[in-house]
Amino acid sequence: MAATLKDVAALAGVSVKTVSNVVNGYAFVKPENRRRVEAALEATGYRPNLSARNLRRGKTGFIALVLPELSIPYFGELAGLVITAARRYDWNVLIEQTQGTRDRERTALTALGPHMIDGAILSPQALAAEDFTGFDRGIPLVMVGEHAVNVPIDHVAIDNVLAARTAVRHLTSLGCRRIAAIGTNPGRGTAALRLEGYRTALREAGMTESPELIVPALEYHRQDGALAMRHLLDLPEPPDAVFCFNDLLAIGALRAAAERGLRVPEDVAIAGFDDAEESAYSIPSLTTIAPDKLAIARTAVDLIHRRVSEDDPFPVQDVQIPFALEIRESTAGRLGLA
Amino acid sequence: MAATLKDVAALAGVSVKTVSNVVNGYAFVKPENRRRVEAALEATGYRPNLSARNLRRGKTGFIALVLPELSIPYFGELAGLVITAARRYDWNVLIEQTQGTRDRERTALTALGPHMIDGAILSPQALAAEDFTGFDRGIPLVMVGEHAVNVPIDHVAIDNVLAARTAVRHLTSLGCRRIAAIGTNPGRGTAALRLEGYRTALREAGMTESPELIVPALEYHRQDGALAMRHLLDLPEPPDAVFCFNDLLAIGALRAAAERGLRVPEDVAIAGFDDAEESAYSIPSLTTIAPDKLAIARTAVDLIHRRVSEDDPFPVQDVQIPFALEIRESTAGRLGLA
DNA sequence: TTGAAAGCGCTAACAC
DNA sequence: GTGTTAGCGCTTTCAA
Repeated sequence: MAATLKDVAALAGVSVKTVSNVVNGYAFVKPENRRRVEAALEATGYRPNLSARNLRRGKTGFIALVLPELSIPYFGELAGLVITAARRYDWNVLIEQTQGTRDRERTALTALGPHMIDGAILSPQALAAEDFTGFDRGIPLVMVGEHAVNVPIDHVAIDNVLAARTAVRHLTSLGCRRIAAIGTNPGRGTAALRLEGYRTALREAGMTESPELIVPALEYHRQDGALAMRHLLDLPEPPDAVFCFNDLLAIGALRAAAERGLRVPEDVAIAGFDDAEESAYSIPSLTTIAPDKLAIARTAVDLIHRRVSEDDPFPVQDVQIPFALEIRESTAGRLGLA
Repeated sequence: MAATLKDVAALAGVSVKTVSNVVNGYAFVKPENRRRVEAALEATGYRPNLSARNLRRGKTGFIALVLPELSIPYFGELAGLVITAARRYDWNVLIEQTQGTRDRERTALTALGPHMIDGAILSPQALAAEDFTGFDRGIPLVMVGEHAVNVPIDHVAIDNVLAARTAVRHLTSLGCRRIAAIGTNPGRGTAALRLEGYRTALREAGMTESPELIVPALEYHRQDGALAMRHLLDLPEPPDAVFCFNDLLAIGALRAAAERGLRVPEDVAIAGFDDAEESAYSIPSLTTIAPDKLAIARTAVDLIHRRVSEDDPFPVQDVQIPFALEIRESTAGRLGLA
């Protein structure tokens, strides 16, 4: 069986307190004792029992990461970064998948509590402000991406309006005159923000908005993008550019364009949002908004850590993370010159 | 503060034992008491403290999933399925990323122990048999994919030789005469198996192997595939088909072919392995070996559960999971007919 | 600087 | 059926 503190103490001929002090890096231990404890630690291969430690400390050593689905590239990438960031604080990350349904998001919020986790990072998709009201988990929460407005919860995200505006301005600057948008969705706050950015960019270019060019997407998967794009291409006057609210939609759009024998970007330019790794390798490669995902992950984890460890609470944070417009073949390049 | 069993017991006017019985679904509780306990449970919003429960039970309620990187689509997809499968047993999944380095895989193996997890699912990349010798974790381990031979550890995977052979036979049946392979790698057992399948299929088609058509890949990322493919296309006599040892390599190969202005599959057919979701949407879509990932995840989790819960140990298992050859545009189809 | 001992919340053996 | 209680392994007062 695994060695306990007691075993180590017996072997080293000291009390458990001394062993505990050594294990926890307490400075004032007689060198002689320290040596012996370390030897005993080594000999027994001691590992602290986390359940016991956490029970005693009143902490769990875990944070939760609540997201729609790990198989979605953006979330897979983000999860990997969060896990790495959490290791700085010796936290383990519990991943909860909600498929983006409000019901499961609410459940995750309720079921997870102080008894299981020290804090949670939430990437909600459908959660509304009501779901938070009168709701005290007793543990810090930070929302990433989507932002439930009017709820005093820490939030980390890029400036969605500006990012969308930047992407669409890129399209207008290329000379595109009929720019569509794919991805509006009543349930998603970011969809509204991206739409706003799209509209602003059109206005700035002196273009008027055509309602038929704004296409909703229920989910943000590749097939939804393909579907929406086919719809756009069936229009009497199809678009010469499409701004998709995420990369998966854009990948689907790329495919729909190819099916119709259209060249991208010559016949229709396509831009995405998220900078999934696959977007650099699609054919053509995809112009996209690249959020600093590493910064998102680190900031979210750090924020939880500050809330957990600081005694005097600080104001609710709304942190803006930088992003970049990644220009690739689907709008401006030519295959092979990437 | 969160309510404890004691609080609930006091409120219900019964002992903690009775409350514990109700919480744990013990059948023989007087209906009257059960009702009162349930009311008290509801009123206090009681949630069991897992640290305490696990400490007492000598279990942790966690299993580890050790894999190279969540941002690799195959692993992101697998992780999602494992998490879902683990919920059947009320297990939470701890994900450990190793970047596929032997060092970090070994560390994960050593650092994780009975004090933290009840079992582990391992998707090793570089681990050698030596790393396991004389190594008793005291917790069940199951390897997924790669198999360290000569180590008595449960293993779940598809028949790699047969799968590779099936893919390459598909290429020979299409009339390809000069079939390359991308992905050999001395550190990976599956690479050797897939190479063996490749060779068998060539032999069965009466073709002789050309050493210059077998290209190694250090990593299995998109860029490694592109690199290897460029190398192949620079050959005096380039291949008319390429079998890549995973989909990411194939995606990279697709791109390298496009850069040279080659048509796929007309000029060169390309097949992959893994059936990453993006492979159905690449242009052209990718013919690939599709392992039953859901079965892999479920089988691995079930196996750990059996080892944890059964008292009399059963023999080491080597479970074969079914796979399918997914024929798409990159070998046989034409864009738009998918 | 170190030891003894209490107790975190829970389960289960034992008594009734 | 239900109550009492010992301890799971750890941290942390409190004394020494």
